[in-house]
Amino acid sequence: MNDSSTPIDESVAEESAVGTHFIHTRIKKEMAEGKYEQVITRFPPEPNGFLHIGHAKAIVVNFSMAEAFRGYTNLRFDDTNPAKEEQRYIDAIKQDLSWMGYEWKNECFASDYFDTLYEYALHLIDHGLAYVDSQDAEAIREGRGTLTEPGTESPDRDRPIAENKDLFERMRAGEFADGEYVLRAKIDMAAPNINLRDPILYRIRHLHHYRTGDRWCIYPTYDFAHGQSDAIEHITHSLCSLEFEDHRPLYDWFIEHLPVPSKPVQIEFARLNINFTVLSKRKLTRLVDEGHVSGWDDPRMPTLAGLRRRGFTPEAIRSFCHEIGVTKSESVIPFGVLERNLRDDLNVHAERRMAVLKPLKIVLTNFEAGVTESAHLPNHPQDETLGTRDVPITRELYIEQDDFMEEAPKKFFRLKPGGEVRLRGAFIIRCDEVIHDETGGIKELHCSFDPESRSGLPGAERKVKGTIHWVSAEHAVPATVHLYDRLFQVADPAADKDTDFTAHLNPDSIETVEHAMLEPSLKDWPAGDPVQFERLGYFVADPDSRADALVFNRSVTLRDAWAKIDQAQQG
RNA sequence: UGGGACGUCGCCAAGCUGGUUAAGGCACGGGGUUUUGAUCCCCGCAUUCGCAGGUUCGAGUCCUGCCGUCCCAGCCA
Repeated sequence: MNDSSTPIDESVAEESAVGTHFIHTRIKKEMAEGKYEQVITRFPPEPNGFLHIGHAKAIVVNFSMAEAFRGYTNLRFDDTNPAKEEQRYIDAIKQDLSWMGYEWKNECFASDYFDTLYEYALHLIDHGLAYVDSQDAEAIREGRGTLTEPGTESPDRDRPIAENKDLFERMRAGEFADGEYVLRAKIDMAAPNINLRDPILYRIRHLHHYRTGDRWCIYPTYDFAHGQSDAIEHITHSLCSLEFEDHRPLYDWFIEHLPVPSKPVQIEFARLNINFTVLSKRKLTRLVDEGHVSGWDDPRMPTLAGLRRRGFTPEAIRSFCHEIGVTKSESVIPFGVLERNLRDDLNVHAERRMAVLKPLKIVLTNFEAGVTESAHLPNHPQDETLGTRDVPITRELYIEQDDFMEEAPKKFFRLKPGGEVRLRGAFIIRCDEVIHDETGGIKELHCSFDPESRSGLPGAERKVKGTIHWVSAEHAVPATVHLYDRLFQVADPAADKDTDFTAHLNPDSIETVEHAMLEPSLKDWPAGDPVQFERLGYFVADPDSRADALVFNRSVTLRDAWAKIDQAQQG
């Protein structure tokens, strides 16, 4: 729709990346009622780790809603806890967000609002709605009560306003040690919602903040900072995950009692869960810190950096987020759904090449030695605009070990003694002789090719059951290939509270193939560009790959009907 | 046993203020095309909406009760 100069919400909204869901429906209604002129959202990560696929969902939801209703999205770092936050995470988060293809309007920091937040705290104190508590952490915890019992009021709860103010100012001035005092909202210690039992607003932390340096030794809690930060930025809709539902009454209380410039509305949706992996920053941090993976960008990690190195595309991640929808019911998405979205994207865009992971040498006995012919292959079977290439053929070739069986089952369509198979893009060969080594293993195969069956000739029409990939032994370039499997061997690694999730790590989550043989055109394949190794899957050159030491990562396998049959037959 | 929320096909998920045969995707099964056992294309796939009652001419949609699952007792976010 580009025939209109004014992007009317309705038409744009229908094309939103997330389609329609309850949040979209609700905002659309509000827009129709004229409640808002535009929708302003924000993506508010804490810079204490890398973004993962779960964040991707939040990113897509927030950005797509603003986009659908002619607004914009801010990127705001909720950096209220200097003990955990670092600049390097900010850099990584921004990089991931850009990679995903999103542009944020303003780059904000909760720490930018520390002065205002401090004023807000003073405002609460002045109105008798906050007090300085001298109880220690344990006493405060005990006083909070339990889920079924009301809490008890702090002895400091009725401290005079002037005294609260004095104490709070001295907290800020650095007169007290960590934990000596805390600022609390005065709400209701008997509230059934525990968040309303005089929540803590400020705590003393004599810590250097990566942005505000040593200017502060008191820091607002997330609960006190988040909603007000949204209000300061004039966020219209604070879209967040379900666990903050209980906090909404508290955020609303702050907004109601503070002179904030706007009143954001919070809407919660279910966060993403994927099986056979973990999606909590705490757990992902442990995987990194304890060395279970090579880093935040290990291709087995569900982080955006990991997925990127694995060969995922932003398009695949976005279509995945689109597919899973946005609701309030918690769901677990099979890992395979993520993989299929990648396949669907790569199938259309990735060029095809041939590569042999586990080489088996074959000798074409009727092919003249020392001669190099070439096969002309399309780079994509459905998209001819991607061009063609020539692949050298010689007397000695490598084929995949898995493509030959000495004693093959009836449904095995590939090469077997006396059997025929087509070499993709070349011709049909017959296996005449199996050469064994001293230990009885298969050393090489002697085959003969049918000259009449060369691709392009009428004889090529002859049907044979299978087509396999191959590479010229003389021209092949060696490479290291990483094959990845799921990081955990159980669907829900965190299910059992008594067993640490790391106990479920899959010991075979990475298989390194050292001597794969690639067709020559792969020699200078750019890192990050996807490629399909025909019949094997989609691969991507690792950032560490060098011309003299190629490294490819398998992003995802191809769908494999044979594997299913094979598995079923073997029981 | 306090509060908040959720429960529609194996996995997701539409289903607005109750109204003909409960969308769609994935998975799965069957068939076709195919020099990737890939892709692609057809066809099939919930008399039933956690359960039990009730209201109604009519309920997945309203009411009542029950069951199940998740979140909350950080000076984390």
